[in-house]
Amino acid sequence: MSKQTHVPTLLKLFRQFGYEGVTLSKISQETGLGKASLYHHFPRGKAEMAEVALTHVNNWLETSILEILDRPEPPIAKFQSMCEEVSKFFNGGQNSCLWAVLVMQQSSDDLFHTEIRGAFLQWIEAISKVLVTAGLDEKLAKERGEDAMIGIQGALILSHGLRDFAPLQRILEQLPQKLCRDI
Amino acid sequence: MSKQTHVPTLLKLFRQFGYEGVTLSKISQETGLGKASLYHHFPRGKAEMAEVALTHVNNWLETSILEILDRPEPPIAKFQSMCEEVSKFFNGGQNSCLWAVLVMQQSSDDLFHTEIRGAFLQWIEAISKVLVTAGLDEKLAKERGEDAMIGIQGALILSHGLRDFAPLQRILEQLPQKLCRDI
DNA sequence: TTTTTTGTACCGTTCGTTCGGTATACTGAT
DNA sequence: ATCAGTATACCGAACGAACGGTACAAAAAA
Repeated sequence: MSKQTHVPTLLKLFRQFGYEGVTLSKISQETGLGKASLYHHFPRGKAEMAEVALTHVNNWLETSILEILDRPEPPIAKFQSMCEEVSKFFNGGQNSCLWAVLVMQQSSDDLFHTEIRGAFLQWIEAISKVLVTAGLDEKLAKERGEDAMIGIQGALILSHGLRDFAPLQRILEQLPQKLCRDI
Repeated sequence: MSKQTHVPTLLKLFRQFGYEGVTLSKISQETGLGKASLYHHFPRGKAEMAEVALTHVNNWLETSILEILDRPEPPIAKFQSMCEEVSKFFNGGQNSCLWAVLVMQQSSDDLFHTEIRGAFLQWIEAISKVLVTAGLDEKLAKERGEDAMIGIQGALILSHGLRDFAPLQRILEQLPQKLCRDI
């Protein structure tokens, strides 16, 4: 079994239970690997396992989202594809966001925060760039990039809180139009 | 020392570290009470301490937010007061939201989820009611109530992620106008 | 054979929790 | 005023269980 094989399992666990909530027993059980095997693949232990999960998400951002936003298509089409990809990634709202989960807890790890901050900034910048290219004012474009992040993150939390995924779906449906208004 | 004395400390701890991240040692240290004393005030242990913190937040919602939204003032004034109260409660973005923290982790406790769901619904309903009274369509009003929740929650996460509280402040400044548009 | 992967047993630490008990203050009966 | 009785607040010490992590040799794969 390759190391990469178990990354989705790690991601699932960490975003479901948070860093402190995940135990090696759960990981062992969920992956089917003994502790020794886990430490063979991830010598630095639990922290490394979380880092790998986080890196996996950041890779998804770069290879899926940023790639979409860089396509030679009209802005509205890019944003629609982006929202579809987001909906797929979060399983329609059933999955929570690893960034949000890790960012919420002040568990001393600055490594997480640096990576997460970078990811947010990258995503915002990519959206902003699309809008600026389409003729929008720079400051307004950045605000709309932030609004997109806020909408997605907020809708994920509200959907979880209400146990009803309609809010996320509505936000994702409305987002492309909202981003492109006045251009 | 009364039981109520330590509720703010509990709230601070649980929203900073999450349920699993809080240890009785931390609570003992932060409250100045020995572990055994904690069990005098909260016989059901850690779970009860978290419940008390959650109840405290829900009381804040009812006595501060819902009270504001029930005042005999124009909608825009109510929403402005509400946003000021929210900003104060979250210390300009430095505090995170206990609802979000607890809702993120699927830690089996349905008691939390029921209370949190109720709180979200109450808040949304209160905003919606203000807008309907002002003449807005019922469905649209409910959507705007949801949008308010989404904006606040999302901005809290983004602000934490970026380590920059400007997004929350901007959202709170724009929210009253956004809620009242077209009425 | 050599290298990679795993099972088993174990380490020290910390977890949430409980036990037994002390100190103080307020009660009501004497 | 005195004194047993009760209630409240608190704490040191310890519990079993689970934590994250390690040592090492057997097993599997190359």
